[in-house]
Amino acid sequence: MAKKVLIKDIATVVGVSTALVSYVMNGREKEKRVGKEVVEKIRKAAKDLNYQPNQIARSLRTGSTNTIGLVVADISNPFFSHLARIIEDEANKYQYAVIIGSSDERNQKSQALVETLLNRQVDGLILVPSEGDDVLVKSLIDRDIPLVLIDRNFENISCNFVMLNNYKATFDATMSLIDNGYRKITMVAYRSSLEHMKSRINGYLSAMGSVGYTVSVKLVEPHVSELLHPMDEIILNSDTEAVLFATNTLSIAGLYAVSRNHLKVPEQLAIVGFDKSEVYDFFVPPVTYIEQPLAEMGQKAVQNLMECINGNNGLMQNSLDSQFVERLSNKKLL
Amino acid sequence: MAKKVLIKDIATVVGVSTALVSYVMNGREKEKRVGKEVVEKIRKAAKDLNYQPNQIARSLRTGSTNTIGLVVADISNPFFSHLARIIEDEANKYQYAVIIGSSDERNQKSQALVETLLNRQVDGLILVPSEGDDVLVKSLIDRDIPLVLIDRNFENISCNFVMLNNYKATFDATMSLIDNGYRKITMVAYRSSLEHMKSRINGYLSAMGSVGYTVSVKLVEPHVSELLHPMDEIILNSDTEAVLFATNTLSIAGLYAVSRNHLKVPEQLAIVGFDKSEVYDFFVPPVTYIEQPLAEMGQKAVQNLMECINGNNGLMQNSLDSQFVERLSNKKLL
DNA sequence: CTGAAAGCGCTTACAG
DNA sequence: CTGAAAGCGCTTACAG
Repeated sequence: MAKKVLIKDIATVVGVSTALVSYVMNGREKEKRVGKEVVEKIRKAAKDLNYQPNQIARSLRTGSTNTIGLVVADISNPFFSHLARIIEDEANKYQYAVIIGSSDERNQKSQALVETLLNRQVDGLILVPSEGDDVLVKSLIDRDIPLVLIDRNFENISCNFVMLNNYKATFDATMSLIDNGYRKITMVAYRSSLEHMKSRINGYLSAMGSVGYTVSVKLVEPHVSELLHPMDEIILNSDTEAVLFATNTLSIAGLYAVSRNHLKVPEQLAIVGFDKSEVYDFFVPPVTYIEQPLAEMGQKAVQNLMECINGNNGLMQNSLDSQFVERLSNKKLL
Repeated sequence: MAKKVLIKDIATVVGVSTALVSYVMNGREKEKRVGKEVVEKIRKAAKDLNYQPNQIARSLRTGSTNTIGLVVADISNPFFSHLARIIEDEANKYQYAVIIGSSDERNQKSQALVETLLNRQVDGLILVPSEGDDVLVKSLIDRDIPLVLIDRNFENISCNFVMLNNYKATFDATMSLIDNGYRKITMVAYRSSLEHMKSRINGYLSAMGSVGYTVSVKLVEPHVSELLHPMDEIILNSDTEAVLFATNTLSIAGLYAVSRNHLKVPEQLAIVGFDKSEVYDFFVPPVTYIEQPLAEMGQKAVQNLMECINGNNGLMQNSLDSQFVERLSNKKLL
């Protein structure tokens, strides 16, 4: 292994102290009034020797690693992988790297991941909390750790977050189904105490309530890899004219069930999906869906986290509006 | 911010030196023959004070960070996000964290990412190289940096890799189209000097050559966000009976074109896709595809990297076989 | 069995 | 304008 070039090597070559080299490497030569020729010599030597600063040593000294930790439910889920990509790009703009972990919606795992990340001295965290992570989030706030929740929050914890206006999203979607003449509308959601899920359900309930229709919420257990049976039951319920799904995974599982059971959409069953998916484009007919503003969410989360890392203690909470992308799966044919 | 508990604090509380605390925290109490009661006291104090070791300090001293860098083309591409998830899980088994970066198939970006990762002192790298990254890879090998290429390699560089047996994958797929009675088979690939792409094309060429059919390879420019026009042209070519795609992005772009132009599959055009995708399940008819053994690839890559990090200098090259998942899009109807 | 001390590679008051 | 030296929080020969 080629010997690592140290700041000391440059100092020796140029014939100055390591302090000056450090100043120049960090662009503080003006502030520290380092002599012009010295600056040039140091720059040249650094380049010639291909000096690469050891960030670990720097981090230990400065107390900041220029690294953020990102905990999502599952990086292989397209919703989270797209979000991760946006967060990566935005963080890079601030010279930050991203360490990613998947919690699998298990609070034990997210807790363990967060501890690992903190031991690695990440400067801040962007967290998609799992059920039961309120304890973790409280403890992070108590410890003054820069934190932004994304996609989800806890109603009774005052914490930075960036998330969808979930209530409005499903309220509007339900209303569109109602406007299109559907009465027997079922909402399919995960059984969860998490706010975002409850808000999505509440949006549906309010819309149904506003016109006095009977509500029907079907709750699917999370962590069940086999969604086939419950989904078939839900889809085949003769008392359902339209289904609104609460997440992308549920939507796609639902579409598999519809397809498996050869139901005609929207004649036999109208459908509104959640999140964007290529599957919605290929389904016959194209599926109407609730699209989240991923780019804005990811960018805002990073920006808020940076504020937080830089000492802004104000509460930053952003609720973003979804876009209702209307196609043919929710339209009663005349 | 609650004051961080240091190893020194525990030493003070228990009334021993920091050395003993360090030994116990690292499970070396047997080896170092630390007194039993002392061990207990240290353990208790560590727990009571909720001691969390500062990995940065540890890393600076030991020279290893227990972190690996993963550079993929784009983490939001399902192929890479699935791979990333597997790599994450496998790395965690070895107590390693993963820092991820997306290169966008640009060697400038992958170079910059790799430097950033090395400055952060990652113990090793798993890299999906871009065109032109042979220079980078050579330099990494020269610098003795633990490295495993994944998904792609360079023929003239002797480097660890884990990848698909690409030649066999497309040879077999092409043969299946030939066996099903197709003669005018087109392969759609990216214009690239990368081995994996050339092998995929060569597999096709060999199969076609073996039966003496005229070949037709359509090369699409990478980095072109707008695949619409070239894909429409390719798909609508009246001289094409069947199309074999070289990647998942090409496959899906192709399916959009097929769908946009209302071609009947496989009557008007037979199709074989690359990689797995939910889109293939919903397309009518279900699309036949070449599936890569993602789990094995990711696990093997991490295992090989660990060997490498632990000083195994032997060359580790794994070519894995794909699975041909046959459905209806490649079968001539009788 | 245990402690004092050096050192990982930086940054940064401090002194001149 | 520049240098000597302390210190970030660990680990680890070394000495006893």
